[in-house]
Amino acid sequence: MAKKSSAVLRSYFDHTAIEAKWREKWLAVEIDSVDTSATTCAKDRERGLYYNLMMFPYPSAEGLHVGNMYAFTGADIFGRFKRMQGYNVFEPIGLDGFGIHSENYALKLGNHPADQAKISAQNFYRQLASIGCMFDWGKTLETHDPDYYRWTQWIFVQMFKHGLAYRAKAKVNWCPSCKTVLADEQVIDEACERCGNKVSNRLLEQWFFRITAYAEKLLENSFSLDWSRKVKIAQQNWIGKKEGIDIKYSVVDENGKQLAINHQQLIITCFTTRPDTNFGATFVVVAPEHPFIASLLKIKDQEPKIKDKEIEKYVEEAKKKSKEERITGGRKKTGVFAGLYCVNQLNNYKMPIYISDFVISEAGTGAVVGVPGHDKRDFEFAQTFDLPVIRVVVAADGDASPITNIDQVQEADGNMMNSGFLNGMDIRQATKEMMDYLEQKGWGKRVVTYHLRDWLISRQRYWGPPIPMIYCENCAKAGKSWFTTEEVKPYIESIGGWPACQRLSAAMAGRYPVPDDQLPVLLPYIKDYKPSDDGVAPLAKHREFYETKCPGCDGKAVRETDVSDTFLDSSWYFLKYPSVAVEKSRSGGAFFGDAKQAQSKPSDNFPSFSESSLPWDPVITKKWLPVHMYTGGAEHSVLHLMYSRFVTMALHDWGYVDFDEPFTRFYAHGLVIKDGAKMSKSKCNVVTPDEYIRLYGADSLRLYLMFMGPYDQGGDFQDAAMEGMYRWVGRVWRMAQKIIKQQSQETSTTLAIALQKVIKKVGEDIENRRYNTAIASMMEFTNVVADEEYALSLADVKILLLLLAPFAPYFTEELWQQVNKKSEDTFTLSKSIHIQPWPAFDPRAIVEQTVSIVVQVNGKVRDIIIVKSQKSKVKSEVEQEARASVKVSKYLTGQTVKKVIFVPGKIVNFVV
RNA sequence: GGCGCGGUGGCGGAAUUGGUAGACGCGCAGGUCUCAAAAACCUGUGAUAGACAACUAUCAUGUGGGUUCGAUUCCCACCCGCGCCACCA
Repeated sequence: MAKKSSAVLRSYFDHTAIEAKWREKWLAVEIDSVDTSATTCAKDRERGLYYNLMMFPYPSAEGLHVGNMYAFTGADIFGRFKRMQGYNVFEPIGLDGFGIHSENYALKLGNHPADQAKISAQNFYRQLASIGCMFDWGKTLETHDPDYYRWTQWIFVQMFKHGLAYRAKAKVNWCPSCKTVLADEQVIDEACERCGNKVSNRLLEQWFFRITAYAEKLLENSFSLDWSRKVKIAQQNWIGKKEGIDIKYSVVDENGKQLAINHQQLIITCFTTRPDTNFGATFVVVAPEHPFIASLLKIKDQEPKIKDKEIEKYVEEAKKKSKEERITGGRKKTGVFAGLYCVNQLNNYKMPIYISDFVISEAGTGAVVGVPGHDKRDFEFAQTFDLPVIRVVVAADGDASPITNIDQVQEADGNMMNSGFLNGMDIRQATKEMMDYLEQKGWGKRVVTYHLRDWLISRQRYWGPPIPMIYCENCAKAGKSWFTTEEVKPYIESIGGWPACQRLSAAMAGRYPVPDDQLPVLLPYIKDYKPSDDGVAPLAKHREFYETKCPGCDGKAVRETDVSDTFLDSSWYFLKYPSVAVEKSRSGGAFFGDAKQAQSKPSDNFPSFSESSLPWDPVITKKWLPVHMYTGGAEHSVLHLMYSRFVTMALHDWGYVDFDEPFTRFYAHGLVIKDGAKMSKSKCNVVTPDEYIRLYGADSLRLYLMFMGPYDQGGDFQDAAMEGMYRWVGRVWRMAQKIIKQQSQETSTTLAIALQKVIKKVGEDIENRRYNTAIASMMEFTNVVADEEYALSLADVKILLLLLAPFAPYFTEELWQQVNKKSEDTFTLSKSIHIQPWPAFDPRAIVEQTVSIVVQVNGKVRDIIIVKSQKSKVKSEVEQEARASVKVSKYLTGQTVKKVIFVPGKIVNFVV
């Protein structure tokens, strides 16, 4: 923490007063509020629209930390720059108030989450107002506001109606110490984020969103997105498209007898991306969860080799093991022989079938064919169970010897051997040939698989939007559901026709969405909101909440008592911002006023379109979306950013929006660390902006954060360096004061050139988010100003202030008014520095009279000569002057110059 | 293990269609001002060596090679750090 007393004593100007003053004045003239419903901004000239969005914070701590401020400042500088360039920039902010993070924080404090939400909102908004961003305070939103989550629930209902929401049994993360279910994002290295205890699995029936239906489109679109490269790659990897083949193997017993149940031949299907190695297959392994095991146990009486007790024991133990134990439990291969075999029809090899937990039921078909010569895991397994290893690929090194240790396992490129018709081919060609062959024979079928899984939406927690579904037992028994009602008709086509509808109805028997006119399902204010050790959601203990009428038969029915995942809340908030009604915030007072009632009913003055069928105004949405620029952390690559894309695509396919990608551009900022280490509470090195803002002002802190390093790489927060930035801000202040006092009208030639250069540099750097070098170039300029005895005109000081304004909005405004001798009492919008046009630079003014040319001998710098700029382009002139240099000539005398390399205006190099 | 990012002074970092390595800032040292300090301002500051006065040479961008008149930048091999994902077949 900044504790240096010197900083407290020293003060260049009263930043606290200045910042407070301008916050108030800007608010009074509504400088940052955008009338999203107007075609153009009413305030001044016609301008292009620019939706400059940043990821809203989730209030899960005392307040913002400096990392949040870093993110917001970098995005805000860009927005302010765009506004000065003439765009009508909309820069909203809100709170991602629902969710487990906020709930856990409330639990830690012992406060009710709804009460804590009000306290957090107030503090977060106070901080957000202080950091000098051009937030439109008329359009804030909070995800825990019923006006908002009404529509989160509506999206859930839409997912259900379109067949994209379904229920299934799934494993969830369970922390035995906190006695609560955890979201995946709360599990760090298989341990609970809060207490560090190892997480186990529980099998629960859950709601899922069928995001996998969009896997291909999510992948396909990703290639053309103007996003940070690493985020796109992370998404592509997460989607994990793989093209392979499902190979069917007949199951036989020891004697080669084909096995069947109810005259149905017993078959195991294995997925592989490497069918080329199939001649080297020596065993088959199925996951402990694989349905084959049930079949196996059914025929155990006919087949004495099936040791059912042993198998049951292994399966039971494997299922009990947590993911953690399965992976890191020595990573030793365990398993049990099933007593049966699969026939590899390529060579009629009888491959023994094993059951092992190294095979994951969710991956591929949950069964793999073991090729120990060319897969390390398979090799380990083969060693453990003493299974034969066959080499079928020989690498570039030509080693065709038997594979006897793990280092010899050949997974990389090579050529086929011991593989019949594939011999001699490289593995790529062999893969293709083998796939063709297997398909032709009818033994296999090419398939595409994805790593992406369906999105688990349910949370057995309190602080979220109740999932807006109703279950009716009577309807379920009668085979009725929402899909058997008249209401389904408009949706039939998008579901996939009547047969698909019937399937859905059977799977969702008794399920009805809460009718739209009954939304929101309000989250009741209950006392026993704590998660319980039985894994049952807190709402499930509240009869008055869950007892309801069935929308289908009017009989008794129950509500869903789980709430939805936080990421659903944030998957559509950007669609809402431009349509947030102005009246709402004026009455609510987004900051300095009271935080809104978290559990209030929808307000009466909610705009008219909200009573219609959409969460947003379609006209406004068409105008402002998709988001032009989105800034946020790369840690959301495969979470929020993927979910938002999915929800937007679904909304597009349902006809609610006319675009299928939410964010035209996405920029991933870096991470702020402190003194070389990641900020964390345990290390006690979390930097809170408040104290720094108090000591140095928001301007200095903004500048310092941006100066630490490239915006996409983050930086190391150092208190001492922060002080250095504060000193510079003081220098700029005094420089301006001095020039105002002098009323200078003249700028020196040197400074005039330097000014043009800095205009060019800062403009280009902001465009490329190179804020650190933009600031450095302004520092350089002020150094030159001092060297030139402040020979800078008032007009040129104003240009410097304009360049600095996006970085340091408060004190540049103050100085702007002083330079313009404007009385503050008559401050109007048009007088603000922040809506002045960005300064243009004059390329001709940069051309200098003389140029310095580097003179090298054999590539080593020997001298720097000053040449008139016209001459600097002419080889003979420069060469002549270079030879004249004493420093150079002493390296040339007695040598023969073989070659002279000349780069016009830059360098001349003598090769001797 | 896979994917991605990075490695430059005491520190944060500049500089890449190959062309003065170390901009800018911090820190440090010396000075001005002062009774003194703080603040502010000025000067110096990669390493080594030569009387190291500001002149000069050599070495320096993780390591080892290569291409080139010239490499932090391009190519090959390797080492280390960070982030994400991971028994995904």
